[in-house]
Amino acid sequence: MREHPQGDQAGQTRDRILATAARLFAEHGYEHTPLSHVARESQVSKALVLWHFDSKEKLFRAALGRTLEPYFIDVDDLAGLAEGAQIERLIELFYEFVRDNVYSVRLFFGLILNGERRPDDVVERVNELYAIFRSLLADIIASGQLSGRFRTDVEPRLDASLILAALVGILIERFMHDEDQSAELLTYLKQTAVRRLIA
Amino acid sequence: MREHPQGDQAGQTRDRILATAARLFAEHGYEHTPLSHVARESQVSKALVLWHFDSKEKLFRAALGRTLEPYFIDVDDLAGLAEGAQIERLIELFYEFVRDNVYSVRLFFGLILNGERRPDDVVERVNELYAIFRSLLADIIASGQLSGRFRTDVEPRLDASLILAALVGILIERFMHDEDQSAELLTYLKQTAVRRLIA
DNA sequence: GTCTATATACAGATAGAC
DNA sequence: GTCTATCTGTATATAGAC
Repeated sequence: MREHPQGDQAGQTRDRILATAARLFAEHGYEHTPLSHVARESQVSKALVLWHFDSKEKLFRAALGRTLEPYFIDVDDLAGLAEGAQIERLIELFYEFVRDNVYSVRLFFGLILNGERRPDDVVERVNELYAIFRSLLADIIASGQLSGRFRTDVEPRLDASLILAALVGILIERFMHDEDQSAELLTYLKQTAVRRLIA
Repeated sequence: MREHPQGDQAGQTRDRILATAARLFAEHGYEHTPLSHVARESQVSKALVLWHFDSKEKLFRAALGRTLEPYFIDVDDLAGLAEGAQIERLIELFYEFVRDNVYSVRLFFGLILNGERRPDDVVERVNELYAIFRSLLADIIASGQLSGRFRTDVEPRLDASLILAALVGILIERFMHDEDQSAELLTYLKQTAVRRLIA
């Protein structure tokens, strides 16, 4: 169901606008992305952008949706690994994912921190992914406890939260100092997180 | 040394403007704080605001400076405690500090994440405080190793970084979900961080 | 669907009186 | 120092021709 009926060429132009907008919003943020730039880089007029999306706000929401598409975690990657290795791999996956999506991750953080303009559905989706990741970690820890490889005096849920918090903290630091000095710390996190679990 | 010479009443009005600006910038961010609001809430005209600070950008920098003033760590609080307790106390201090300065901390994060408008001096000052905190932690850990209370197979510098990262991650999560579910995690961090150091 | 031209609003900044 | 009035730029959004 679309707001505007479409002709035979499907929404080619509409899509081009959307892709451009997603890129520009991610690169420069909402406030610093005037419709004129979106229009110019999409090689259309401002009026057409608004004809397709009614308002800048709606364009923004539509673009956010597109930006969220690649957000998922590839669990297949973990098959056949021992619990310790699974945890290390998950940490790596999270890290790589953020590294490959710096722009949009930055955008989301900014969105949430700014307070204003919190598209509830988007925030919810991000929280959901966060929760999935944490559950995955917690499940692996619990499973390691059952198999006797991990010590049983740790709380899987809290440990998972702590690992995730450390991971987020490392990434934040990476945002602050542009140069990448975080690889060392990431390795240390992997070591520490797993070692403290070993029975 | 001031840009504008001052009369006998010192900079009363100037100060009121500055305080208002600091509050509004922290609450709503740079983009969503027009000079007209600063002027209205300071009960002066826009022109006067600009007469005192020349431009919005300069007003912003001045306000940031004021916001940074309460940023320090009270080391006296640690005297007489054992290393483990010192670490726990430092974690609490950091946490309480952020809790008591949510607005400005949020502002700084936003500032850094946004990419645009990175007042170098301010960012540098925040980094400095960050570094001080990390050094404090690292020194305590090293001292605990020397006194034989902590195990020697951990790297003080990296361990300090990891604790700090976890702390930051917890705070970020607190920003995302407004309700405070982070107390439990904080306690767990204190326990975990110290326990893994014990010889 | 796509354009040009225009309306409207509001921002930051200036001029000049007091 | 402080004001009112104004300039100037730029943003979103609309009108109407093609």
